[in-house]
Amino acid sequence: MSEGTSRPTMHDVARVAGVSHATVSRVLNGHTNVAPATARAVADAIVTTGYVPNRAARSLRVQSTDTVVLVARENVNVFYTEPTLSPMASGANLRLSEHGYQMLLALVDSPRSAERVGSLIAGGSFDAAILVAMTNEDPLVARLMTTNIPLVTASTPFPGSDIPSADTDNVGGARAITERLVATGRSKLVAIGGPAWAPVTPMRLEGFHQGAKNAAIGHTAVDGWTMAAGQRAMSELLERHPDLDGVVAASDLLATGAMRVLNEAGRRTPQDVGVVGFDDAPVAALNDPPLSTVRSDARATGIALADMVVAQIRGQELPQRHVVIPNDVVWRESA
Amino acid sequence: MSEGTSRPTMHDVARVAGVSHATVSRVLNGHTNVAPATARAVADAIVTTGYVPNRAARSLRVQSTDTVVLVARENVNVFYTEPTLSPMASGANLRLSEHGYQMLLALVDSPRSAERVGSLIAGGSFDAAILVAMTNEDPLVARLMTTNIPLVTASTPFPGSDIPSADTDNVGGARAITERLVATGRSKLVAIGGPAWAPVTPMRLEGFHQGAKNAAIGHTAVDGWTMAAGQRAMSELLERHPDLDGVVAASDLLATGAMRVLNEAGRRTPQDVGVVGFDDAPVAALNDPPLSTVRSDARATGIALADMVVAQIRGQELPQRHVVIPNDVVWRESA
DNA sequence: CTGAAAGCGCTTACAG
DNA sequence: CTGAAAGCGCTTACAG
Repeated sequence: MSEGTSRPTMHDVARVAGVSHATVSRVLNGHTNVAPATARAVADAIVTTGYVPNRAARSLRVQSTDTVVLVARENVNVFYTEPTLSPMASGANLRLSEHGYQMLLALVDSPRSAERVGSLIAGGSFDAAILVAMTNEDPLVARLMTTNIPLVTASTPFPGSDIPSADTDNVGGARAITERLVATGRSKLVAIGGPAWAPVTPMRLEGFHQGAKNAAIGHTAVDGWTMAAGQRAMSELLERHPDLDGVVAASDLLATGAMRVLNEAGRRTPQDVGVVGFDDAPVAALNDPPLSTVRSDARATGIALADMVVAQIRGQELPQRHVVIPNDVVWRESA
Repeated sequence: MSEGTSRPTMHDVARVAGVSHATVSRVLNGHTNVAPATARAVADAIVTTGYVPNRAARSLRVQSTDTVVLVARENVNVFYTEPTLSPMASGANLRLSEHGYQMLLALVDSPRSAERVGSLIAGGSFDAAILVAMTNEDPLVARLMTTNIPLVTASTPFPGSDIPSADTDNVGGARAITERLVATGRSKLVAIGGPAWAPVTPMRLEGFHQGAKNAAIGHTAVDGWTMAAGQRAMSELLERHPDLDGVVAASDLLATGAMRVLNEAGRRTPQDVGVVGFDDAPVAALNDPPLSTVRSDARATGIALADMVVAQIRGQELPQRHVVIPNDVVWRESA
């Protein structure tokens, strides 16, 4: 069929069907006012030529791509250290698909790729962008805000910016699980916060303090969402507060690291120290003992983000500019 | 600056700089034969207008997008149940970026999205596609093979197809770790293979048999890369072969499930039964006891895939059409 | 060194 | 119901 080289265009289809290319375009786009016989001839010609519409040409003409990009800062194991990213992407992909859009995930791993992704977005390669796991002061976010393509974010990258957002209830979730920990009789609680650059860090810490009240005896930050960071934080906290009896970690992997250190230090979980995490990542249930945590419904967050972004593309008013997704405490054996 | 609506085009820049839009295009594309003063005027005009080139227009003209798509079949926790996907994407992204391409990840979660992704690719939205975690008989792969955009795959989706590929040494890795298990004195080995639809399944099983020889007493397949599947498989195997003393699982998560069941059945690891996995996923080291496994360098695989796809885009001859990435046995405490 | 012109492959008023 | 024409925003020979 093909010459091994250039693909067939609308003109080729038109020639085979014996009509003008405008007519081919009409049947392709499902216009009603086309004679049935003509439509059939065109459909046949499309099959015999193996024609597929050129996306760039269509985009240039209609000024849209039917595509939404999800942008995330990446490191080698993003999807492991940021356990919410995978279900969030999955949820967004699902809902976007239902609305007729294809989601494309862009991983930003260097200033150069930030530059490239920024040019793609600003250059109209996507109809909208969902921003995830970005830092508080990401230059890419700043650049995108100067453009007028629809933006939406998981959490709030720029405090005070008006980018619509959806996020799990960080404050409420941290408060609820901390209260539960207090209710089990723990009275000397420490918190392992997330990295300072993560927008959720202050929120989860705030929830911790709301729930712990006087039982809070200290907290520390980490430099990343890794188990090693959780281990370092726990060692430090243990040294500063040898009498602690409860740990509230800002993520399950941090909590896992904390339990390791506690165990090596001879403190049993949950007998001597109660430990709780956040996210209900797959690793939570695998822990020994299984980790009590906050089940944040990242998939629901992804779905909400997709709905918000689609509404913006369509120029609709958003019912809420900042959606908070409720979550539940999952109480297992670690506390 | 902007009217809140349409973005500036090359003509706007040209007007501000007092030149023709052809000249703007020349400085934008770094052509040498442009007068320094002209170049400066254009650069200034670009800044003051906030101009960003329209990607669709450029793509239509130059017939390329500087973009490569990585396509993966998805389920809610792909990145957890397929632990190689994340580092593989990371490696591909890194190398593609060095070559000047942006990687975009497309998650296929339904026939509809397969259709959509197929149309995007066939419609020229990307310069090439990397196929990952596809089943042996994916209709999307079949469709893409009829197109002539460069394709590359992690593992071989169509046995006998000539899509270039890169993959970890599945046979060799499984053989090596099985031999090691035998060397520790185990003589009644069973294997938990992967899902039947996964291309790696027969390879890892083959390696198991090569390494186990007469020590192989049975094996079973699973229906997915999940811990639950590993648990079911282990229960079945334990019933059929109560005297087994070694388990070779096709992935770390399957091995984790197997250890759970063994533990519940009163068989200690490694004292009574030695267990080994594959991939060296993050979960491997977290296990209790830490899991012996094969460290498959998924990042290196991603880098190789990127190199191969770029070579094809450039029309270069591939040094090898099927690259095998070596891996190492990581011996920990589970066997 | 620079401009006018053609054309990449589509869609969509505008006539008829 | 259908065709001829314009134009989306670029790049690149072709002249000069």
